[in-house]
Order: sequence, then structure tokens, then C-alpha cells
Amino acid sequence: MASCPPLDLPVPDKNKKLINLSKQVLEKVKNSEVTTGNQIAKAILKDFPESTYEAEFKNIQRRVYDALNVLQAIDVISKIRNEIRYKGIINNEQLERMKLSVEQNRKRNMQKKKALAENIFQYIAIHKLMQRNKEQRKKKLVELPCLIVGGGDANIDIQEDSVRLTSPIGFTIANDTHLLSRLDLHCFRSEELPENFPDELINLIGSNDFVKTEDLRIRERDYRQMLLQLTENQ
Amino acid sequence: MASCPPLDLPVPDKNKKLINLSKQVLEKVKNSEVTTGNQIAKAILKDFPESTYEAEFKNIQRRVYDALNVLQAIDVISKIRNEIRYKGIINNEQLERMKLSVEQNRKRNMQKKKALAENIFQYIAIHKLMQRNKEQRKKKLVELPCLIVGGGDANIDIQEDSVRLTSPIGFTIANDTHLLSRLDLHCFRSEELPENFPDELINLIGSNDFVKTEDLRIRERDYRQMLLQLTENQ
DNA sequence: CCTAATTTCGCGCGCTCA
DNA sequence: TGAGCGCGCGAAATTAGG
Repeated sequence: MASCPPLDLPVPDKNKKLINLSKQVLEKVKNSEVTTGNQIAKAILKDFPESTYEAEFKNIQRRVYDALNVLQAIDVISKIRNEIRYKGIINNEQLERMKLSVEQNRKRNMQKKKALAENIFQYIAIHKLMQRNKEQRKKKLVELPCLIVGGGDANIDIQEDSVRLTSPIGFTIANDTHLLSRLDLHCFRSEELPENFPDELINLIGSNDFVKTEDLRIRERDYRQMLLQLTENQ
Repeated sequence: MASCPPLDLPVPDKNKKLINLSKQVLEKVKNSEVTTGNQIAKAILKDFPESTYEAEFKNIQRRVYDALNVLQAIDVISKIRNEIRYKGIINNEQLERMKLSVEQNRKRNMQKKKALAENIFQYIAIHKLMQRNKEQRKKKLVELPCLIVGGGDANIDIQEDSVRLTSPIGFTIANDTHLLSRLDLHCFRSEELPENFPDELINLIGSNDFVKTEDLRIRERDYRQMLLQLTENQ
């Protein structure tokens, strides 16, 4: 609570130096759809409660012109005939953050894609299986466990409490789990893909997006350049 | 090949107006890691073949100061003690393009995710199937087509050329395709997920990223604001 | 801490061009 | 003929020397 050491900032930051006035100019332009040098000067003048006299105004106005000129040179504002419009401005750090976030996002998606691609073949298998089931679906159930009897052209003789199978060439007998292991559902021909699967998945298999390396650590001076890059490779 | 009409641009655009000098100042600052107002003024002066001495230099130097000031106010450069550094600048249209590309990319990924999520359950089914196969794999084959005989506790009597099955409670007989249709491979309990599948896939099922709507069509005045948004929601 | 040299830059006169 | 602004004087700020 002691007295503050006297700061030598008589007017904290509302002086009439070009640096300060420039900020106010930018602010003003940013906040109005369209304005004029004169309006800006007037607005700024209002922020100086003190002297409100011709000379002051003339001075500020003169400074506003300076500021507007370099703002225009920098393409931060546009000025046609005396209509001044804000065109936007953003700096290095901000862009850096943005770049980073874009990059991160891309990386994440890349990984997802990769994970999916690695498993996509299995997915295709199950799809084929279900497809087949759909076509030949019947009402009848098969309870597990069960017995599977395979063979050429066996004869089947069904009694009320028994079944007799006969075959001239012998049988293959197995339980239910054997069947599953023989299905080879994961094999497929590439031609059968398009008719059964969305393009999206097919593209994924063929795509090598996730192998593409890319170095964003370019020494950044010219953003226009960088923007092009960012925009092009998705 | 006729003579050109006389353009009234004696010096195309290398005049000493603040607007022009500002551009040159920006260029100069952008191209050097660090520089000083004096260096800039000297460099610019070189671009004027004509210009004699002292007076010209003083004038240009004076203008450079103006430009530097507003550039600094705008946070496009930083100036500590007399070391001037470029901090970056980018404008509305460019940012707009960037924003668009980010958004497009996000949309695309969203769709991919959605497509995947829609099919992920089927993928899980096949995975379970193969898991089971792996556990109980045997050497024996089952050839298709085959016959499947299910029932409680049947007796099996195997001859050299026939097989007799007897059961007190009757049989269920079906062919191979029936079995497939009864497997219900697409049913699973959520507890069995973590042990069998990569987190990536599990997250995908639970995630509702692809439902999240989001409106980027904000009326954009303040980029700092917008940047925050862009950076936050992935 | 003081003086000189240098660097910055406030300020506004007066010319220009629409 | 008034909005725009080139231009440069001279004062304030900062740095160099002692």
C-alpha cells in the first residue's frame, strides 16, 4: 500500500505518437465495415479529453494519414477513393499455432487411416460372409455343438431316431469348429471389391496416404508461400 | 510497335511516397533476420539510382521511421533497442483460404470416420470368428459342400462306407450355409472389446465426433478470436 | 553524472490533384 | 479548394565517452 514509485508515463498510453495512433487507427478500421480517414481522426480525437482544437485535430489527422498509408502498403486495409476497409492481419505466433494444430490433426487422421487399413481385409471377409448368408438364408436353425459330415455324393437315409449316411468314397467328419477354420474368409479377389464395398474403403486399401512423409518444419518467412503448401497437400 | 502513349509514371513505382517506402521497408525486414532502421534506409536508398546524398537519405530515413512505427504498432515487426525483426503478416483472403482448407479436410475425415463406424461392428464379428478359429484350429479339413447334423447326445456308428447316427431326441439337419447364417457373429458384449481390439477402433465406436456440428461461418473480424476457435476444436 | 553525438520522430507548412 | 500528404526542421530520446 506504499506509494508507487513515480512512473514516467504521464499519459499512460494515450499520447499522440505515431505508434499509438496507429493502433487506434487499426482498431477503428477493424471495427467499422467501412470508414474514412476523417472519421478515424475524429474518433481518435474524442479519446483525448483535453484540447479539442483545430490544431490538435489537424495534427492527428496528419498522423492518421501516415498510418493509413503504411497499413495500405502492407495490405492490411484497402482504400478506394476514401473508403477504407479492413482486410485482416495475423502474425507469426498465431500462424504457428494454427499450423501446428492443422498438422496434429492430420497426423491423427493418418494414424486412424493406417489402423483401419491394416484391418480392412478382415472387414471385407466378414462382409462376404454375411452377404452369402443373406442370399441363402433359411428359417431352420442349427444348434451347436453339431457334427459335420462331408464327402462326395453320400446317400442319406433318415429314420425316426437315426440317420444313415453312405458314400462310396468315404467321409470326412468334423465338429463345428472345424468348419469355421476352413472358411478362408479373408481371401478375396480384387474384382469383387467394387461391387460389395463403398468406395471409401476401397480407396483406403489402395491409398498410401499414411506413408507420405512431409516436413512442415520449413523456415517460415513468406506466409503466402507456406499457405499454398498447406492448402495443396490436403 | 507504335510508340507507347506516354504514361505519366516517370518512375514506375519507385517514388518516395510513404506507401511505397513502406512496402520496401516490409520487404527488407522480412528478408533479414534482424536489421536496423538505418540499414533499411540505406538499402532503400540504393534503389534510387538518382538520389544524391544527405538530403535524400535524411528524407528516406525519416519515412522509414514512420513506416517502422506503424508496423510495430500493428505487431508485424518487433523492435528492441534498435534491432528490428519481422514477426509475420497475413491477410484476410489468405486466411479465408486456409480456413476453408482446414474445414474441408475435417469434413472429409469426418465422413471417413462415419463410414468406418458404420461398419465397425461387422469388423468386430469377423475378428471374433477368427479368434475362435485360431484357438481351436485342427489339421483336419472339411470340404464344402457338407452336411451338418445337430442334436443332443447322438451316437455315432462309423462303418467303412457309412455312418449311422442315432439320437433319442431327434436331429437337426442342415447344409453348410445354414451354419453360417446361425453364427450371429455380429453380436458381442462391450466387455469383450478391450481385450481383442485396438483402442483406436473402440474409441471410434464410442466417439461421436462425426455427429458434432460446427459452424465456422462466423462473421470474421478479429482473427485472434477465430484462431482460438480453430485451434481448440481439433 | 555530464556533454556530445546519434538516432528517433513530433509536428505542421505548403504543394498537389482531384 | 479542401482532402491528402511530401518534406524536413528541430526537439526529445538514446547511446557513447569521460
